[in-house]
Amino acid sequence: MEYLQGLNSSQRAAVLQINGPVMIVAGAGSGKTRVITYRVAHLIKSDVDPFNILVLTFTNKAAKEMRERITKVVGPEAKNIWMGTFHSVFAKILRVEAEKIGYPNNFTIYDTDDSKSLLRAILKEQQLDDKLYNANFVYNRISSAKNNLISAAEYQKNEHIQAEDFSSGRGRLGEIYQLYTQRCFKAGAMDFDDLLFKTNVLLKEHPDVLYKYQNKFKYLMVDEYQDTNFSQYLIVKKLAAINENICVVGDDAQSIYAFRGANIQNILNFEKDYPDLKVFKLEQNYRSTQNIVNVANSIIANNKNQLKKNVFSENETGDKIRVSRAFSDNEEGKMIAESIAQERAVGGLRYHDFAILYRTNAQSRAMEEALRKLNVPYKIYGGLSFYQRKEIKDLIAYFRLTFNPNDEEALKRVINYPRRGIGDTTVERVIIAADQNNITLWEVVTDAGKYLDSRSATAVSNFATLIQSFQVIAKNQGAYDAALHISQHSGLLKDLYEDKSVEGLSRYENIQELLNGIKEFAEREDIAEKGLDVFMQDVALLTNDDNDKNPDADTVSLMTIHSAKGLEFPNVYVVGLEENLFPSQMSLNSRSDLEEERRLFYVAITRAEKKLTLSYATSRYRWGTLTSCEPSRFLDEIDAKYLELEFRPRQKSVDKNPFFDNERSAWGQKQNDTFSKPKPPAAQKTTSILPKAHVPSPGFAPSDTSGLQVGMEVEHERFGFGKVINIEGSKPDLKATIFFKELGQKQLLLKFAKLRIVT
DNA sequence: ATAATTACGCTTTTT
DNA sequence: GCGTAATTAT
Repeated sequence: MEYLQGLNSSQRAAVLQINGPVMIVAGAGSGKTRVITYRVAHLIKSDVDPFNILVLTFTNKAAKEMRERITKVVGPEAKNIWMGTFHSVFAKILRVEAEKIGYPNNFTIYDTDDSKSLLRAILKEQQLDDKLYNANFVYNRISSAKNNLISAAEYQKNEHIQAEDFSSGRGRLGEIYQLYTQRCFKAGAMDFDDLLFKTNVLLKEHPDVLYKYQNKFKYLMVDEYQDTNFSQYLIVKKLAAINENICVVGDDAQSIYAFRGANIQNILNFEKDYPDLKVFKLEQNYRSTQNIVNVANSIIANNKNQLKKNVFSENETGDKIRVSRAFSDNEEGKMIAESIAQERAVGGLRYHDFAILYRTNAQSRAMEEALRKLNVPYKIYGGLSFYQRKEIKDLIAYFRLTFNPNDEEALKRVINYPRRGIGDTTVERVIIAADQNNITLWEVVTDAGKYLDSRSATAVSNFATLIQSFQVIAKNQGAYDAALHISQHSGLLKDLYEDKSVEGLSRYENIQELLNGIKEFAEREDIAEKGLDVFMQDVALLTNDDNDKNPDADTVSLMTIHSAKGLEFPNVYVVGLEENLFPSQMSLNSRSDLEEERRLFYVAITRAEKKLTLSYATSRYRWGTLTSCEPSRFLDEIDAKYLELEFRPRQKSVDKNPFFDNERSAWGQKQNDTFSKPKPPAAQKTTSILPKAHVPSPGFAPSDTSGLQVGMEVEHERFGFGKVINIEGSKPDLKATIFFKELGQKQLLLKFAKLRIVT
């Protein structure tokens, strides 16, 4: 039981309470993962069979990490725990039970792109206005219906929903939902939401199946419970109904996925479902300095709807939170890139210790450009995952079609890629023929002569023969050999090989990488069945994180705040703190949306261990046009005593500047201030007329600082005049301590600092 | 049937 | 400003 030693009293109490309903409210940085791993370890040490434990997470990464950590405590028995994402665990169960609800066991999983593409096809067939019936909108509508367990039939019967759709002029949404469901069924496909929806159907319609899994999973744990939707909530509730050994872990303050159907009420109301509930609160933050925790608390206190808790830190007080203002998005990037280079050299940190977090992906570009200019290595997380790349999806579509030829989306994707003379009109005719004869596309394709003119029929038949040959290969050969055969004989590898552009080369390499991945899979010793079909089973559920080429590289991390959840960095920059960006414009209509944005800000702040910088720009390019920005309301919500401003908000000399008025808030100018005076846009890039804390002398130019000596007087572009009081370090990383008249002592890296030697 | 051009649309996104 | 999707021209 030595693993109990490293826990504080509330953590230990939560670990030891293994029976009955338990809720662990885990503040940011409070050692949540430790508690979950040790609790599972403790279950096993208390003679619970690992086969009877189910642990549900939201990401593959979380599941993988947790299993590794549990293995360290309990050894190889950890392999037998059912642990994975909601989607992967229930996909696995559905593979076994699918036939009970009329699906084939080898059903395909449609990813979001497949779903939207199918919807686009349906909307086009129905000749609906693609503005009103936008595929994204329709997808979200259907998705949220499924997440709330509303079937297509119920959707059409529900008066409230119908009234809503009709009033927005989208009265046929229910019908589209129905068609979409039918088409998925016909294709033997489930979308992401179906994996949970159909699990609910299965457990509802087949009490024997429910009973079986209730007895299998005697102990349940759910991580990130604040992010569960109704569909997930009900599955968990049903599975736990007999034994009630359920433990949920979460932090309502970090609920940031409501827009995807997560229902924060699931955690807020958990007690109502289980009157005997034992609640444990983990309130000590081990991650961050007191200043950072205090700022986070002061922010989240503005939210009304939350569980009571008092997160505190006993770490050092730490630096104040730095707030910096830039004049444009590019300037913001430059400031941050310079700051990172500076802090790294001065503080002896690695690039690895820094993260730049933003609200929207579009903000990464300005950051990237600035980092590149200073040769700061960086890595962008999120964005397009490996499995979403076109070439990967193309090859996988061939695999999918091989195992499930009814897969309509896969068929449409590759029937004419690489080009084999089957154009849009032919595909159109195939779809019409399938529809008219109420058969699948594949049935038309395999009997093309009956439905198409002879020239198209030949091309289509050749394609059918090709896929059928793949089916034979896949049945008789191992995963790797089959995959290689398909990539060669489909013509895909050749097509990519012939593309000698940079992108073409990287696409070819990506295919090689996928094939390598399949080879690795086929060589694994812990799996008995190694066919390509087995590899394919959860490929749709895989994401980026298993594919990080060198996770140990020393790079600055760039990501959205959403993808930063669960991570931590010594030095964090949260950028773009502007109204309409963060909080997002879309969130300003409702209190609950705004509260979610605030929780997002809370998540951002609590990623930082030692040093936190918040920044905003007074103008930025959005959708290609320059717009001016106001500082975020969230900045006003922070008690000023925790802050250190990297600019002087109100200053007599600056106030005389005609570009300013005296009505400004402490945060800088109100809208249009920067542009109230007509001036050429190009002028934005020069430094002299911009409102800075220090206005450099006319003709300011950085001097060669190689001969800089202690005692010299210098002028800095931004910090003003100062005196060199120390120089240390060796050649390229020479750093000078300078006492600035206005700002006090600062350490600057000479290779970056723009200094003019005055005397 | 394919290449070239124009239009659009755009917050976040664990699966 | 940029990538994708739908149209239009060859």
